[in-house]
Amino acid sequence: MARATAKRFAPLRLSKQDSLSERIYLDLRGRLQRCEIEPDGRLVDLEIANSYGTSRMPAREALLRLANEGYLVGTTRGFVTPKLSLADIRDIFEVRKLLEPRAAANAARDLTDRGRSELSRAIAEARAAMRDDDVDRLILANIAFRGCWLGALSNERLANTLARFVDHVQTVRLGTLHDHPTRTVVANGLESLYDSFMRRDSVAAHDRMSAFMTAAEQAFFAAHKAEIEREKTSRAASRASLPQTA
Amino acid sequence: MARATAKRFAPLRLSKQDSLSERIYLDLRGRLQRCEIEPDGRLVDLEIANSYGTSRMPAREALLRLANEGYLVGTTRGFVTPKLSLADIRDIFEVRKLLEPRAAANAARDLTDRGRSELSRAIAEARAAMRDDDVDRLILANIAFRGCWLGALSNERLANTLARFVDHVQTVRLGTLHDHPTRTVVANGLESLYDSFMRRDSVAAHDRMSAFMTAAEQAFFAAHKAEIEREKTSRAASRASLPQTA
DNA sequence: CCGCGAGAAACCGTATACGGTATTCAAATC
DNA sequence: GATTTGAATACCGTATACGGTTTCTCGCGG
Repeated sequence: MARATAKRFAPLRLSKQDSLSERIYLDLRGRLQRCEIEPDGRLVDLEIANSYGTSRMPAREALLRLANEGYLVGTTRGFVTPKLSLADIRDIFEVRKLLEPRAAANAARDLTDRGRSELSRAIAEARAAMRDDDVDRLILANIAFRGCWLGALSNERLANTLARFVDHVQTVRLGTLHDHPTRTVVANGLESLYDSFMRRDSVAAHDRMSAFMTAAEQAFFAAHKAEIEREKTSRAASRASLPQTA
Repeated sequence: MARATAKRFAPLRLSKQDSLSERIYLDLRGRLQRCEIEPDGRLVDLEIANSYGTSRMPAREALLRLANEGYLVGTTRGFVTPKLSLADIRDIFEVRKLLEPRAAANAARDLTDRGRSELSRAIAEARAAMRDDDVDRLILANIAFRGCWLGALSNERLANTLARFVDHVQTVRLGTLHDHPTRTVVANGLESLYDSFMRRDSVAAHDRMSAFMTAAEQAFFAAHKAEIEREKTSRAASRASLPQTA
């Protein structure tokens, strides 16, 4: 967007030093992306401000921005992570299925050599994480892989829009990398995409991303179904162990 | 997004009365959508605050939100409308072409009877505006038509994302409804979409929206090309009339 | 006339304070 | 024990003030 700035006035924060609210925003967003925010936790602007050593206003601005972008939901008692329903997830995947195959095809075209070596590092991290069954490491590798190919897109609007949608699903622990079968789906998806990116094969990237979207969505709903079954079993066991009261 | 609110705390502004910053945001966004903001004008938070009779902070929040959503660009001297390059326009249309045909197909499925009668009112307005060559009226009719079918989508994320992209193009005067050939393209597009919506024909809606995207993009670039030619002619004439100086 | 420098003005970003609303907690009542 | 009521508390939204950075204006010198 810096291109669109009027010539007479500098864009805000032309210098390297971002504003406090921008820095808080980026930091909190990163923590949300890495699932470092407790799902039931509340982010209160005064607490955030204290933890960053600032006044309330920049913290509030950052939180409001995250809320406007769908990362958080404002309540009368702080900001919380959104609880996505199945319909929400379906809606998100609907948009991703429209955008992501084309974006992957563009990335196979737009990736530079430097981007490709970053991609190689990220896939190596993902492989190691899978080998070691290290969920946190896989989350980071996945974020890096995705940031790399999305960052290569010449269409920044497409990249930013897509990144947002992907982030929204990732904040849900169930059905994402915290779920074992999903990890396999993702690892396989990364490998096949990596191959097409390295070969600059846009058609393959498109088709493989399409397939990955379908597999990822199905993995999510399978995990949800399994969770429902587990809750039913747990509830039945819990009923059996309740003390008999009048 | 209200569905995603934690049950224990009320969502912010549960009451009908939105916050000041929300109201300023909505009002300014509407004015941007209707091209009521001077393209070279600056929106300064203190002036906005004074015109709405509030303090600076809610005005600032509204402006920041509009900037984060791409409607405005912040500078060291107020907020300005973005000057979109041809590449920007191309990027925007790339995303629209991915989303809008599917969205139109969904709308043909999701529109209610009430939605359809609103659509009828909007198309009647558009027809009258074309007959009277009334640009402002056509802008309003176009906004109403679009708001109607987008508002019908069950996938709000898709609707909101798309609305944003459409808005961004509309703020550019050239190549939009201020351009005569583009008006014809838009009017024809509305008519064909209206037909498929009323018949609940999702396949037709999809295909007609696809065609409309292509026609709209081409109209934009044609208008831009004509503008460049006009500027060349004007510059040549201007050179011929300059007084001869050493 | 043009360029440069200094000072003033215009903004933005942030800090602090205040008030309103929703939630929580404690005490009283049934 | 359960429910209700009122007060206290915890937040959010906004108002006001302050300081830093950028831009503008004016005067001076070449």
